[in-house]
Amino acid sequence: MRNISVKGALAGQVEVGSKVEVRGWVRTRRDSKAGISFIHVTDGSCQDPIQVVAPNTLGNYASEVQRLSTGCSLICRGTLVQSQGKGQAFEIQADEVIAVGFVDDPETYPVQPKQHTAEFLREVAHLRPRTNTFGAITRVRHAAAMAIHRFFTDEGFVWVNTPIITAADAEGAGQMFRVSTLDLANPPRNEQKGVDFHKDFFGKEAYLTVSGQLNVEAYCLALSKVYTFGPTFRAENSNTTRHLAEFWMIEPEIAFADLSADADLAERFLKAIFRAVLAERMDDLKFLEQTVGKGVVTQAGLIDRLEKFVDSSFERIEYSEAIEILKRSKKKFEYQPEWGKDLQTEHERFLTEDHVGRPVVVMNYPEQIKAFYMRMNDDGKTVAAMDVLAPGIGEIIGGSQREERLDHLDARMRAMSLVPEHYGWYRDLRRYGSVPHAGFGLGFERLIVYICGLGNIRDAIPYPRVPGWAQF
RNA sequence: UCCAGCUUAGCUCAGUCGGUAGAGCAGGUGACUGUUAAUCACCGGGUCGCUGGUUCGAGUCCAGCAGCUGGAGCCA
Repeated sequence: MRNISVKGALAGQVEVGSKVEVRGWVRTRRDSKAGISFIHVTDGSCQDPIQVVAPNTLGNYASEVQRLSTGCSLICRGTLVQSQGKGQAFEIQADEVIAVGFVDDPETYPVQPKQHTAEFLREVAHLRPRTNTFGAITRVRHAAAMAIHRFFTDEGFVWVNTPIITAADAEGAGQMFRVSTLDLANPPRNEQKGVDFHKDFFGKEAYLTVSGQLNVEAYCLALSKVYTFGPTFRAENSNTTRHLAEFWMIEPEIAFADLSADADLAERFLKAIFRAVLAERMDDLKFLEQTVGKGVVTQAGLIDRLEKFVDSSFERIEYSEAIEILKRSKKKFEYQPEWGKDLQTEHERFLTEDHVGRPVVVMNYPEQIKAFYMRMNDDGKTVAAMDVLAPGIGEIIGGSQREERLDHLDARMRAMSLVPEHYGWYRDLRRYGSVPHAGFGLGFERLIVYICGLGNIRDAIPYPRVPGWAQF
């Protein structure tokens, strides 16, 4: 008797005629008056279930087997045989079916063998992994995460775990979640009647990180090629299909590199991830593609899109050029494109979907709309920033070459009303062996949305956290 | 945060001109069948989001509130 995964059995890795045991959950059960029941069992190891054929000669046939409904857990022991029916190559002829856990009230068990809406499934986030769709998304997410680590490892990068709790103002922007152990109702006060954070756990104000970039730059200027991959938090009141309050971000940083090298890295990176997912999870991608509609998947033709992506080179255009293209286009925009203003979502979508039809890297943005750490270009008006835009989603990656010259960095900070003295250790990096370096940030869930063709980022992460929602 | 829409059975939805609610799926029972989200018949299942208003009468019209969704902004 050998315990096997459904994946192993269906892939033909188990010898026909051998005694096996599978453990999992009932997807559907059908009874036949020929004296057998067909039970589709899934254990999450792959998209397809295995069919267990349970004869009515089993001792618990009437008492338990016929009570099995969608969602019940069970252990099946029997012989792996070639299927007599159509639709599957192998099945298990059961000698024993052990009902491990029944479903309390089958009528109200939320996961029915039908297509549910994404909204309903979010309300049962603890049960939605049992659906085909969320099983597929979860496996794709894993494959993508592993592909990311593998890509960086193969390219000689080192994974750096930057802190989740930080006292820095980070990028000055991004609303942050406060971390405190003070009594909210009765906090200690200082002489100005303000809250005395010297008495707080860290002796100062602390927050959840909005980016690991500043910290990882320090490791970049020692280990040359580094990246972060970890949880990130934004307390912005964003209610969209593209924002989460808690998400996972990937931030590579490369030394002795300029913006062009950064864009090269972004292109190799995205293609490598997509290639890996196409190679490893085609079964799940195919399933997701079939479910396009009112459910979780809303974007059609996702496999084709990924295959085109890995085969096409990225178009590169200057920000100034992008503005000219938008102005020349006959398309009516809600917001008029104008040099010095950031590109709107509608502009980004036009560039990548209508104008080019492929991924686009927009480079060198006006300095006033970008962060303080981005490198000032020789024209004195733009900084070495880039955004990677992809059809169907818009901005997927944002990156830049960092300002490695201390005097320029200080000038940029002051121009943005930041106090250089507050960034002592960050400025040190420019004082001690500074080198040109660059990097980018990628929201992991946005990548999953793109790969899986999802309509909402809340379905790309197991337990989404958004304004007004932190259930489960 | 702003704008718009939605809220009816366990789920997905219909509900006409204001007259006390229907379907499919799911569930139960039975029939049938090496079945494939099986098929067929029958049965059970409702605080129409909440509060108030108009009206003889409100799922339906009006107002407020709540929740959710979509778009925008912010961004990854």
